[in-house]
Amino acid sequence: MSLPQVRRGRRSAGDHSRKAILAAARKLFAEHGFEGTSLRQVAREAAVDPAMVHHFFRGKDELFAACVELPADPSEVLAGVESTDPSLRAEAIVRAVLRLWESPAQHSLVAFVRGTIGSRAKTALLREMVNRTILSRVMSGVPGLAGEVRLRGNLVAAQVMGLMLTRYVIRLEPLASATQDDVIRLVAPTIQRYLTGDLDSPGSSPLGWNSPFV
Amino acid sequence: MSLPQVRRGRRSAGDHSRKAILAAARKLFAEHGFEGTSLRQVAREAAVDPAMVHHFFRGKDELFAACVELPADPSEVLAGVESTDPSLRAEAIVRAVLRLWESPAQHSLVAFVRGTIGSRAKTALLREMVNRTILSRVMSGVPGLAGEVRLRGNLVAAQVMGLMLTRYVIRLEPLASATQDDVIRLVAPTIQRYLTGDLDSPGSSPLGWNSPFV
DNA sequence: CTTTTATTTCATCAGTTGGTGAATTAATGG
DNA sequence: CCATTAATTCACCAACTGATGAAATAAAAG
Repeated sequence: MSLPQVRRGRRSAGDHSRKAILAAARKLFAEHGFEGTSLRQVAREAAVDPAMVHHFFRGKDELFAACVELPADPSEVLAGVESTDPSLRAEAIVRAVLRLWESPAQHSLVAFVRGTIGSRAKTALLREMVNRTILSRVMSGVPGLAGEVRLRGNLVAAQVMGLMLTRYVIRLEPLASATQDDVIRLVAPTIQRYLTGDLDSPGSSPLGWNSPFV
Repeated sequence: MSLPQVRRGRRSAGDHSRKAILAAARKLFAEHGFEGTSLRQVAREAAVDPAMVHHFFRGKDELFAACVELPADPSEVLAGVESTDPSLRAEAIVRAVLRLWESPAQHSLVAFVRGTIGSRAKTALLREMVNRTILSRVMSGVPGLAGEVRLRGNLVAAQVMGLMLTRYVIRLEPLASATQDDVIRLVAPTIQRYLTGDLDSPGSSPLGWNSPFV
């Protein structure tokens, strides 16, 4: 009874090509977005036959998905965040974001942002992903009504995404070259206010938690 | 001596087609980004011959530029902002941003964001535009060293762009459906801190204004 | 009416796109 | 050694890409 799972025949004389394709695809998707990148460009960049791309990935969409699979899964990246008390969580969030974006995953992440914002359909996926995968963790344990917490999560997302966009994609200077500590010191207070702070800070009237979404 | 500027011959039996092309292009660019939109799709959507697109606009780039020409020029949009005292400017900024993005220009702006973030080359243009056209005005009269003011401007841009992205492009709820007044109340304090506030709010040490950019 | 000019259409270009299927090459397991 | 299986290559497809130039059409100016 030999193991049926044992693969026979030619084995990876290299997943070299597969890796080369992925690397090339990440680079090109990051530079030119999803639609702006062709499979043939990818193949050329990877020094590989165009049909290889179809061999390893069924098509352009699957290739993009493979490129974009967050190299570190959210639960891992956000592990330290979830276990931090909400009243001190902002710094942990910014720290996690900076660590992630200054890891080797940066290429993939820029690719993801470009490819994802470029199309309406993909933006919808991003919205789902942000809500279910990210914000649910980031906002876990934050006190408040469900609708209020959702809004707070949106505001956190707005500040974090704005930071990622300006620092890593658009690369505004001097923000793009600021140290991680500076970024934390500058942005964390904002996020902490969005997380648990008084949202009516300048002494205004209470927020209207009567919107259709609250 | 007839006026040489007088145009003779067939006059606009309609710039109808031109307008239709622009409207279609804005819609498609907004939905699918620059590379994801073809001239033929635009022509089809506008119910017009593909060659018309080339007749009115030299090519795809010029069409995109025409679509994206900010319908209200920045100096107009930001007029009230520039003339507001920096210590009270945040609300004026958010108000201007909301007014602009909830005007008929919204389509063009989403198109601009999608088309612009999708490609590295276009992102560089966006960076220049933000710096020269927007931030120079938004930050005019803000006291501080040049490098510090630049960083403050970057932070303002990060928060504003994050807001635009989440509210108008990704459409996170409930932020996307919040009233303008709510948005102002929520976000303006952040921007005011970035503009003129104490950036080391939680009593930390002074910022390192010794980076290569300061 | 005639000329001028702008709008519109058509046919067509060369190049690229994503994708397919068969054939070739080379490891590996039995 | 042989069968299996993966990696790789090649030739090819229909469709679409951005773009061009000539011709048809119609409106306005003289």
